[in-house]
Amino acid sequence: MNIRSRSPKSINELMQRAQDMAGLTLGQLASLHNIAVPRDLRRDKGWVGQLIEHELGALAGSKPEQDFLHLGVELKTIPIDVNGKPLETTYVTVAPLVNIQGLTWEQSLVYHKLQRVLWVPVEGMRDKPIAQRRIGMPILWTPSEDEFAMIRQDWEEIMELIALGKVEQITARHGEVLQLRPKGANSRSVTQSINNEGLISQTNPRGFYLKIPFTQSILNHYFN
DNA sequence: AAGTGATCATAG
DNA sequence: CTATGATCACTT
Repeated sequence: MNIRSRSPKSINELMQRAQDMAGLTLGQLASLHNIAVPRDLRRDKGWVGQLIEHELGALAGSKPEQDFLHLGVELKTIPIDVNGKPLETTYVTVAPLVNIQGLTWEQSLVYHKLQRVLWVPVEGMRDKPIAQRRIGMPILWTPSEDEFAMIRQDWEEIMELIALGKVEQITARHGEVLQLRPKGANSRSVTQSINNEGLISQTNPRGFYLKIPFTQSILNHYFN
């Protein structure tokens, strides 16, 4: 670990590093870290996120916590097209499917992770070689009251259905800004859930994702 | 073209 | 398996 890859000690230091990184291509950044650039992301879907994490000094590990716990910041790279529009939904966290009685919004992982998010836009057009894709200006975002209210409403509706044993009936169409979708190795992955009789059963793991129009509005707000 | 459901790599 | 990092790829 060199000096630049140590964890930043303040929000200002983190933002400075993120801003200094803006304008570079993924190829240039990978070169600085002596990391090889994959031809495509089919088998390296988390490659861009990992690279940015290294550069900004995010704490390693797969804990269900914010990337910069000491700063209260979650890092999210977001693929955008030539117009700055997000190309993909944004994964937030896994959804709890059992032992959720009494779980409140304020206690949820979604609420905690979205307290403060450092968005790092990165070109994600599939026809552009990964090494040539450029990193954009970072955006430090904290949801407004209205934004949190929208996310909370979706979260509560989805969690209610899960608690009622209706997880199998939930599709990505539920929720205005936050949706529930599969999140696992494949459709055969299983985890515990509640069935329609209120008993423990098995289902495909799910995760919460922010829909594109919502993240697009966040980016537009800062770019305008 | 947009949106939903499926999938990939890795660490513990 | 769970959780991290997400994008792929098929359907509508």
